[in-house]
Amino acid sequence: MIERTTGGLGSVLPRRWYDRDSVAVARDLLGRVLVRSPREGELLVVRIVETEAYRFDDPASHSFRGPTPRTRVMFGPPGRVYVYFTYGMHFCMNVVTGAAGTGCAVLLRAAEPIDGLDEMARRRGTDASLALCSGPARLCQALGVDRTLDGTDLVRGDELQLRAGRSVPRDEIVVGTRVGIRSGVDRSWRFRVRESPFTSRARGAGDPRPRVRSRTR
DNA sequence: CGGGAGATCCTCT
DNA sequence: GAGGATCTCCCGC
Repeated sequence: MIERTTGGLGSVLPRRWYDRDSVAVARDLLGRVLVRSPREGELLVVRIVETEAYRFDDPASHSFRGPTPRTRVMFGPPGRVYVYFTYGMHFCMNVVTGAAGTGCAVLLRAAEPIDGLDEMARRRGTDASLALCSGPARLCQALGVDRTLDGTDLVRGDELQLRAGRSVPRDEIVVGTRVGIRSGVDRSWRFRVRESPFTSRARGAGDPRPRVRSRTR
């Protein structure tokens, strides 16, 4: 159970904050703070620096063809986490947005590690801070997020919290197309903090990031 | 530093 | 049975 009084990170964002279009929430998620306690006495804190919006009327979205067992949470109420498993080994996490039943969510693609870096490094198998959370699957691995957290409520915040942090002004946000999809490539629903070196390496998108070599210890 | 392949298994058709 | 909202290693230049 995470304390309700984690200081300096702002308050826990309320349910209504999530009850908006996923594109608006994706933009607003930048600069917000994710707090995770994978076990007693362990606190992991990151600042979100890259997101992508997905919608029901969007061929790239898992919700495009209607609800399935996997996407059940995506069609539930806003403010919960939709976690999916992919490529046989990776987890990725989304924040569910909009009214229940609409199937909209925001993929968390990258974050800046703030606290608990040693634990994140251990989970990731690398010491390089730039490589800890700079990708959707990396972020989940660093925070110890897997499918057992699918459906977790960010507002109640027992295992995972989203706190206000400090929102990022529009002129510090770079908008672009989404990564790793075959359809819906025309929609510019990817958002990242311009000055942050902690964003993901967007393959083939002309978006060079600092190269980080993972080093296991 | 960039490109490509392999890993690995769940999900839906 | 095919392919995936990815990552890492290894190769070549």
